[in-house]
Amino acid sequence: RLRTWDSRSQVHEPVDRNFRQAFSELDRLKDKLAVGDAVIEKAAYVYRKALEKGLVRGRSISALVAAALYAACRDTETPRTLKDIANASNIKKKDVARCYRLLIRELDLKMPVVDPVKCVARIASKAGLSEKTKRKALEILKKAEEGKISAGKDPMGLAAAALYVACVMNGENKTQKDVAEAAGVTEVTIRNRYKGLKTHLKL
Amino acid sequence: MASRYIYRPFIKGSVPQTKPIVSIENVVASATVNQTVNLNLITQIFPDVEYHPDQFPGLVFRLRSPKTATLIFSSGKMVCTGAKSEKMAIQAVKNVVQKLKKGGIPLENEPQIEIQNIVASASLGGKIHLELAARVLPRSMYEPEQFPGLIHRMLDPKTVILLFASGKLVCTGAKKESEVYRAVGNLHTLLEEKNLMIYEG
DNA sequence: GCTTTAAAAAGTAACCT
DNA sequence: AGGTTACTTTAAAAAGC
Repeated sequence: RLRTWDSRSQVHEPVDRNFRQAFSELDRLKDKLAVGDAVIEKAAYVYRKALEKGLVRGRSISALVAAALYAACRDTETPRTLKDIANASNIKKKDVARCYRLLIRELDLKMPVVDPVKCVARIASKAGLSEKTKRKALEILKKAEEGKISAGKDPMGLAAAALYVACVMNGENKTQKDVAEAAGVTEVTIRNRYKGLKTHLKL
Repeated sequence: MASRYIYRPFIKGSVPQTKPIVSIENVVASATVNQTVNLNLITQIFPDVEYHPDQFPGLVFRLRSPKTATLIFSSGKMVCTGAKSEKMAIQAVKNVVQKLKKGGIPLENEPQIEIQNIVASASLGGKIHLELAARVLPRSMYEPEQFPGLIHRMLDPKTVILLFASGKLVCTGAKKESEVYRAVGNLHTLLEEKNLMIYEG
């Protein structure tokens, strides 16, 4: 009887405390990242699964909460980058990424690949680009994706390059630096993706 | 002409068109001389070794041929990395033990050696549709924002393969060279069967 | 979990001319 | 712009924090 009581107080109760702490952290991140309730609910679901599988033992609760939130964003196609989650949670991007891959592996989660098309709107609004340029970038991305030049490339870099090319075509005065800064990639990456687009689309 | 008509059209897409080219890039072996070793004494006799016990308990003993780096621990256990084949890894450990003996380190036993991991690179005959592969290959992950290759965990032989859009790959986790060839062959066949390879030119 | 070793793949990044 | 170097990912062992 004492044994049964022990197993409840020392195992189940701390699990509840762990989840309460995780959920309050999720609430904090919810405001910082401005994500909806549905995303938070999914993140909480993923975190609970991780807890049940014992993936939290020996690991940082904060890092796993951040990773669960990133997984929820990916699953719902909510455009939040690893950098966004890392900055909001004060956890190294490398650690969030490592925990995210652990969740995918251990919980057998299947995530859709990040779509460059979804990156366009975010970059465009941050850089203050026109609707026409955004449309043109989407056309460019469409052709690029079908031409298989996107495999293995960072979706943000692809979207940034497409937007830069669209700016040039529409005569919108934005430098590579402006677009690179808004996308969180370097000018060198935009240049490299641009080379591929130029060759493939014979621009 | 009849035989050609029968074979070629049906072989396409169902049987590997080319044979993968495999290169063993790194072999990791562990060993033990079954006795303790005085690492400070080795440092005195071999000035080129690296030993920073506050940073890492192992002493780094580099060989120019076979080009390897062997970590030596005071327990007499070692880890040899950098060899290009199982044989070379074994030879490297024996060379290290021989050098220690000639340098005056009292070693009584021959080293017991075990291959722990083999890293290989390979090239399949064509490009890969990674995004599709990520969806149809079990135990695979493709995160282009984090790494350009698709990470696939094969069950038999138990290995991990990093597959790139170019059709080149890295296979790691095997303990025998034969497992590397089997893993690459398995993956090549799987990619062919699921039409995930793109042969051009 | 971290520390150290080696090596490949392809992409991105940082720093210098 | 370009070139270099360096870091991301994978596996595995060693002894100890």
